[in-house]
Amino acid sequence: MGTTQLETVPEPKYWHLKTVLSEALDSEFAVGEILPNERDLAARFGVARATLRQALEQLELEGRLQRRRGVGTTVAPPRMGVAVGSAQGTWPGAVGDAWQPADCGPAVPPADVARMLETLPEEQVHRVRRTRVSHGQPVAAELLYVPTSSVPELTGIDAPSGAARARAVLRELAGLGLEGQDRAVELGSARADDAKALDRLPGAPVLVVTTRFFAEGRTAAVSVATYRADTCRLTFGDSGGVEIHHGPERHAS
Amino acid sequence: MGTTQLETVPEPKYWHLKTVLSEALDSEFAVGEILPNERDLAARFGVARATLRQALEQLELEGRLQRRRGVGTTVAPPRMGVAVGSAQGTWPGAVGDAWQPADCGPAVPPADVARMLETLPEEQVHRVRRTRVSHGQPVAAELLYVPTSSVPELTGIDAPSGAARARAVLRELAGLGLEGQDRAVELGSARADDAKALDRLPGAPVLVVTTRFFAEGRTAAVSVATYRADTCRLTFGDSGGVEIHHGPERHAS
DNA sequence: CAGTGGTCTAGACCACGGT
DNA sequence: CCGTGGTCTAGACCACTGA
Repeated sequence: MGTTQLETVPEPKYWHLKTVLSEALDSEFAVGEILPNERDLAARFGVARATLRQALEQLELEGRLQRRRGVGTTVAPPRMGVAVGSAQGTWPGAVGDAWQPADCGPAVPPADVARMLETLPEEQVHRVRRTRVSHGQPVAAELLYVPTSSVPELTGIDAPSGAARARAVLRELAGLGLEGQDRAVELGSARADDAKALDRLPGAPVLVVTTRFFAEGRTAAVSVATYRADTCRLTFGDSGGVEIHHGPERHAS
Repeated sequence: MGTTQLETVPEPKYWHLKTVLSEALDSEFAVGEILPNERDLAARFGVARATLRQALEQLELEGRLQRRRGVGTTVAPPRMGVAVGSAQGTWPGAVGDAWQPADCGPAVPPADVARMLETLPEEQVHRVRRTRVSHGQPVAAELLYVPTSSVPELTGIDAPSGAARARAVLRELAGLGLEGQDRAVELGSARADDAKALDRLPGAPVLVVTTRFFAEGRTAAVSVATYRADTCRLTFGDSGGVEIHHGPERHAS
């Protein structure tokens, strides 16, 4: 008998399904359109719902879909480019930096941040909370850790709380001469509080951008910013700030 | 002290499980140590294997675990920092840039790359494949697209194949005056070929770094590099190249 | 070969958003 | 209230690794 056409196709069902759906999204759906619900889709493709969900998860990870509990699954717009490294460094809070200070209070930084700041393990620092909105959507939440030694003028004053205090810390910081900065990007998952700020479920994939600010020969502040990985493409303009339009194509399938 | 008591605690099991495991990893396990298998772990925690796996997946995404089919689950070392933006830009292939040219041949670039290169939709360009190894492990696979117009000297010559040809293209490129570059980072999932090069399964999370190289007033080349998201922390040294040691702590839970 | 993680199924119930 | 996606279960089989 003829051997069957398919010589060894141990391609997982969910993988094949993802490809099929991806092509359908390109050709048959418009941005914002809602897909059939998961139960219907699974039945239509003859697979269990869990398998269908595995494919949808991948597509959501790649920024092609957006799923919201109680609502449905919609076709996501192309990722928005968010500038994160404006040429030479500037202090956070510089004019027009797209961040909105939300809060500020004392806190003990995580151990890795404390190491960068060279503070003692249990030492408190100022922690400024900020959020970033782009195209009407929250895209990032930031925790900025500022040792009290970096903003000495603030130590004794009566402390306005909330956003006012946050602005005061940023203003103090801007007085220092910024000597350089250092950035790292890695994959993480949203903590419960970040998730809420980003309008996502806890555990959602995020791009964590850690920035060290150097002044007076030491690390004057550390920023840990978590960006929604599904909707954001981080841009680092090492040259003139050329704006690029990306199409719906994907870099990795 | 406050009222922050449980107003409702429908915390998912897998989320709680992840927290418990995460703490256990910090205190009771050494890097490289193998965990009990999934069936045992699930039984020990009194959950279904699928639920246990959901927790493990998160931990793997955060770079705390490494799972290999047929082998087992091991405790991963802290993510390694890989430099991806060495101060001022240099052409790919500059001395000591940690990349190893593997192959080169003609190819039609994806539509978004073609747009950046301003080539015609079906126009062929040189495609150089390179891989990057760090600490004895493959960490990234790159596709570098170079329009024929950027390396005119190469058009007529007899073409050595493979790595030799790749090196020839890079050498030609280095002759141009680099005017700047532009970088973007986003989350993706590994294509089948990238997955093989990175020793991962297809669909594994990757950080996709797209770099545009400008010369002679236009985009002379585009690089699309996919880094293993589980093992890598991308560093962008905007200031002097200070080396940072990160501990096992995580930025996002 | 035995043991591991990877895939898949067919159900069930829950939390949430809108009506 | 209903319909949605999110969580969870208890199985089954497959693909791969290493002894």
